[in-house]
Amino acid sequence: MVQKSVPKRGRPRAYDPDKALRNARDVFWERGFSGTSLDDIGAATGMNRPSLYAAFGGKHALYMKAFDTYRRTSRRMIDVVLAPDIPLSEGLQHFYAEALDTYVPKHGKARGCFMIATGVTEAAQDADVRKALGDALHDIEKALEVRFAAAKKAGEISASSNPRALAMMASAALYSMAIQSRTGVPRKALQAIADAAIETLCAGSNKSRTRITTP
Amino acid sequence: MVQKSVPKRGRPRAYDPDKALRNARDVFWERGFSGTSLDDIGAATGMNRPSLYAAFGGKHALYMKAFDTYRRTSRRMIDVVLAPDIPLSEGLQHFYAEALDTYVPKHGKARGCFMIATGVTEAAQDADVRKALGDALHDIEKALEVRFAAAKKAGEISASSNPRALAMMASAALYSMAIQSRTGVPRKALQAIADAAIETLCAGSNKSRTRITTP
DNA sequence: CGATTTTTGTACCATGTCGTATAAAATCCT
DNA sequence: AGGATTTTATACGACATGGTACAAAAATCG
Repeated sequence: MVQKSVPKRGRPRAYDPDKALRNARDVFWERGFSGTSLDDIGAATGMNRPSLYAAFGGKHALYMKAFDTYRRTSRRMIDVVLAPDIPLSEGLQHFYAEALDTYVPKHGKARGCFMIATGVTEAAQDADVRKALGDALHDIEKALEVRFAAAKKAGEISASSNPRALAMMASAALYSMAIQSRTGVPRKALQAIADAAIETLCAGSNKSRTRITTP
Repeated sequence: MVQKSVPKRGRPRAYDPDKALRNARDVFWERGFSGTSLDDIGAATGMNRPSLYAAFGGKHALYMKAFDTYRRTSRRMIDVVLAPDIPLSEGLQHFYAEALDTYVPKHGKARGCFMIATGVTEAAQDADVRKALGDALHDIEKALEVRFAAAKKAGEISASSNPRALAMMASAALYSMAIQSRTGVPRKALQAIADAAIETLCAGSNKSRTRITTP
């Protein structure tokens, strides 16, 4: 996961870099970039300041690494649930179900989307964050557009439909869930957003009407 | 606007409370709550620390006042553009056009929605922000739902349409514009989101197809 | 074992931050 | 003018913050 390999000589690391990065990410996720101190991260990872520095290179670099990890994980999930051999509406149901589980974990408090919850605020002042967030959202929308275009070609949705517009709406619904989950809106109401999106965007395609929930 | 009146005696204020509140709001808007220091606010308002304190009562209280002001302004705008005597699709065009002008001012850099850009991050840790943001978003969605319900009753949209679902999608499009504007997405692409929403949600009602842009 | 290498842990520094104490300034009232 | 009242301006205090220096610790290699 993390490229830095363990050296042959010298004192061994007292931490697991991947685990530490996840824990640091969780702190940023909860408190935001500006709201998180290196002491918070030290406490969450069990690492002292110089180790944090050697491993990740300062607060900003650490945040960007956490951002990138989250982005990659999201991307992998999307590629799985939007595979073109899964029916469109079923794929979208999985898409939103996976997102919902991330935004409102079964155990633990609601946290929303890491990128939206922490990146949007910083984007105005931090060019790195602005670019990373912009690229990440663009990727999501593009993946949806590709899927809708395939669905159009396959006759899953109307031949007159506009894949780009549908992707915009589908991603918008995701962002709405990301935002509202963090305000304490209950799972059921968030699920209703997903349902509304699927109902609105897959008007024709009703090969699968079963509600998908994770076990 | 601000309830605190000028007293009859004593040294007169050197600042205009409403103007100061707007300037403070703009700093929070740009840097977020945690990313803003009282020195930043002092510089932006021209007020020194004790005056800020006396006028607004500390950083958090000042932020909440700014939030409330923004929320009220948004609410007024929404009530105007979604008045039931304006055709639905025209009203929505105004709705998104107004939002766009707020998110990407004609002069000055893109900033998105104050509530989403600054509130989502803090919502996880700050119960006041969480409630204010949740209430504000709920208000927006409710106003849209009421308008869609009226449109349904008036035959502007299909009798089988679901006003609540339509409101969810319409608000989601707004939030998407709010987020993406802050990542630097150009006006044209943001307008495309609005167009996609209107196209998707007002499928039947095409009394007005003219693009609305502010002068 | 002793030299080498890498990480750890403590302490530290310079700066930033929130909030307040206190005295001077500017107005009104009599 | 003189007292009363309110705001301003400076300064400050206690603490938090990001980042670093440095010696001790723990491993490998010869």
